[in-house]
Amino acid sequence: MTIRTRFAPSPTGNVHIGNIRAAIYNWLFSRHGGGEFLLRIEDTDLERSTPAAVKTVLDSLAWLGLTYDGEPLYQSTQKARHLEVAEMLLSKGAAYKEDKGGTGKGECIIFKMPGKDISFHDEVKGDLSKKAEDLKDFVIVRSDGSPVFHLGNVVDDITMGITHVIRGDDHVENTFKHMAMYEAIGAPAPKFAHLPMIVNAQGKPYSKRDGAAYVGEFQEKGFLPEALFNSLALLGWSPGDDREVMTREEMVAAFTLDRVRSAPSQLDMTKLLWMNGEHLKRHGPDEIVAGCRAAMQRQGRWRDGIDPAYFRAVVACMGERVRLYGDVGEQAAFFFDDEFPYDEKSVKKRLLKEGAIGILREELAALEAVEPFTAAATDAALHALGERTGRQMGDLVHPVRVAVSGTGVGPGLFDMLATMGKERVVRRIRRTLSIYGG
RNA sequence: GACCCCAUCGUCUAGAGGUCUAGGACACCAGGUUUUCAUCCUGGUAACACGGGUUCGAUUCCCGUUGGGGUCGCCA
Repeated sequence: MTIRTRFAPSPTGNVHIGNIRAAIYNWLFSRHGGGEFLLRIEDTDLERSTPAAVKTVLDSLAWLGLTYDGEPLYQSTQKARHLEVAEMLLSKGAAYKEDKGGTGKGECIIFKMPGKDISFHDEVKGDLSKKAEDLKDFVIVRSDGSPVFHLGNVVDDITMGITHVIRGDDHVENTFKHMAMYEAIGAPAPKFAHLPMIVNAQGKPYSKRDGAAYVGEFQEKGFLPEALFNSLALLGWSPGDDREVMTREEMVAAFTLDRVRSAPSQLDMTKLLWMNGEHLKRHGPDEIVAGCRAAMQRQGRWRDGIDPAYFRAVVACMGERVRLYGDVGEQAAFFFDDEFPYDEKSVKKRLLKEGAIGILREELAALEAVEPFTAAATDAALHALGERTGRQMGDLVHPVRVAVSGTGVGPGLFDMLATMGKERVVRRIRRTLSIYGG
């Protein structure tokens, strides 16, 4: 039997990382086994399941490269089938009608638990069982005639021929109900695997207030999809050796359900950032430039006047300091704006220091004479100035750095100067001198 | 509360009775490289929740305790 898994989100406008991790595991598992990965949109809540919400799901899957087979099945189209099964259950005596709780809203259809203990083998948690007295009958069709989650979920999985249901831990209790339904319907039950939750530092389910919790947020921040994919895959699963930074293909090859842990785990942003940097190293300059530009546009920092060649040079100059696409916009904004702000501490430490302004004037003169304005040439010019005046390089480098960037941290000074070009450097040093030169 | 599940460094994990003086990664600390920061290199700190068993021998198996989580809807 070929493996067939599915991802069955209910579109709410956001795709939670716990949810997408389930999708990743389903995808990895089916691809590893040469099977299929299907998509079902559980859009029965018409209020929330707007086209935009559905698009969010589709976009998140596409961004992460979670390709699905065939067309997505929209659960709302299956209502007749669900009700048909409910009627069948009714006629079999496996379900009954009742005005539950005497609401007066009319009768709903309730599934009757078989009155026996139910157990199943979970592919990650092992054998699970529940006593008959702990299992209660439950509604499968509301009094308004609409099918409830349990009914739709089970019927659709049967319709789609799902062989493995890999889902969140919060569904284990449901699985006992679902097992009973498969039996009553007379369909073979799929295998189940329940994934531990992603929790926060307090051990509670990871939510928006713990940081980015939705796929879209990671995308906006400029994370690489393969880095998020890799990190999420490693949250609860490991290949068994010491590999961590892996490609999609490597993960597909190594993925098995028996290597999935059953204990909840925390998402460590710092490690995610590191992971992102590792994956970034595998990208070519063109991709990185494009990614950084897109991030700057999202940040609202991009301006049409920015010269593409200059932008490219800046990204190259930032080099491995870029761990996130958004870093260029946040840490290298001064490259693009001559009116950059000055960091007070750096100014105090480097420019307002005894003699610093005088040094800066000498440096300006020296730099103006450099031609061509390369990193090596500016380096040589300042070295020469240092030797001539008996000053340490540190005393020469820092004032210039602050004068052209406003901050004390950044790429190597000479690379930075060469990237900016003589004209810009001179202009900036003059501006600084006019502000702090007295 | 009832039922179910979980428990190795701060975090993610390896470990499926002796190979464990418990390995790796991130983070952290120290040193080196460097004009700053980052990178990079070297080294270091740091864990089997507790108590009983089983066994010649338990991180590994069993039971209990403690702690944590999940579920108890005409939500999904």
